[in-house]
Amino acid sequence: MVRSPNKRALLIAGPTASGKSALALQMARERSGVIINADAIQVYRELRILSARPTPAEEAEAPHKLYGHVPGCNSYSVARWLADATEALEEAWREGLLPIVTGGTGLYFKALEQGLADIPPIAPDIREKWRSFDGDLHAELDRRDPQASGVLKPNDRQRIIRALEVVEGTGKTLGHWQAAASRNAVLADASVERIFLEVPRDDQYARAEARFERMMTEGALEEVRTLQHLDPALPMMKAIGVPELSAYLRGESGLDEALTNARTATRNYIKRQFTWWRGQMKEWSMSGSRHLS
RNA sequence: GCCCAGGUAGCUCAGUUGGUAGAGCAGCGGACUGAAAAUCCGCGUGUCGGUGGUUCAAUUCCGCCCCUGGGCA
Repeated sequence: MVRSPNKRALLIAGPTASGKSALALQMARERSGVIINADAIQVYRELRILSARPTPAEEAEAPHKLYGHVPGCNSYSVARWLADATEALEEAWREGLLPIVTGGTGLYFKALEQGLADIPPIAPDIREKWRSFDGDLHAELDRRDPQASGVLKPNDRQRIIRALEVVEGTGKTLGHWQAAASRNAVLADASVERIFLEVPRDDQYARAEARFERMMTEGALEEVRTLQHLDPALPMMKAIGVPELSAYLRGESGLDEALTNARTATRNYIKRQFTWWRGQMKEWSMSGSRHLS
């Protein structure tokens, strides 16, 4: 693959609270870059504190893209992010700026580097239909897409519904679409520099818990209070801390219990991020990983 | 001091009509293509509070002791 010299990008990833945003900002100043968000929750407008989005002051120090640009009543997705990120990348290249993609969402980085299957959009009511289906979803999938039903675990509702909506909506199976070469790997012909911020597990947990305490003093509870009218099934409402603090606000748990649960959810998330990078992003550990003390 | 209820996995607890025990959570490992901060899968030896006794066999039955709740003094 020929790499075009004018298509360059810096990718900064790492578990939550590892210091990605600060490093990205520093890099943006030093190398005249534009920061592009790769975090699935920082895209939501109403969740500034709990998602640890850069502050207005930080955003003023360098151009930031894809932060808080989605209203929380909407569902975002990898596909939409990939489209938005592609646009931001191309704009940066056009303007001669270095795109610095940073965030903790592994799937977004994978889509960026390896592309995504080119599946046509599916009418929302098809997904809605399967979501409210009260029969055996796995059996339904087995009837329509035996290959997928063989791979997916019977309890993996979310993926089973996706597989079902794809066969029904496109007439072809998920496997069919995924087998076709994806042509949207934006970084395929760019020269890419990768940095994975890595901190020992226990330190990482401690940093994240300390940051959560800080969020609480900065008004996280008030932020969650303003969201209470929204459907709890919305992706934004699944952000770490939102379900836990909402339970407290509804009087379903004590504050201490809510805080403990949120801290636990943070640790669980960090663990999953490590697993993702170990299993899915093998090229990363071989190139440019940076270990902070 | 007396009465009652408990003391079992890191935590909350279940259980064994006597044959050395199992769930949830935590933790650890794993998967991952339009909800991904999501979703899902796998991993359970711990003086069953201590100590004596009965028994082929006690975490389980009996005695004593210790600890924690609650009640009565």
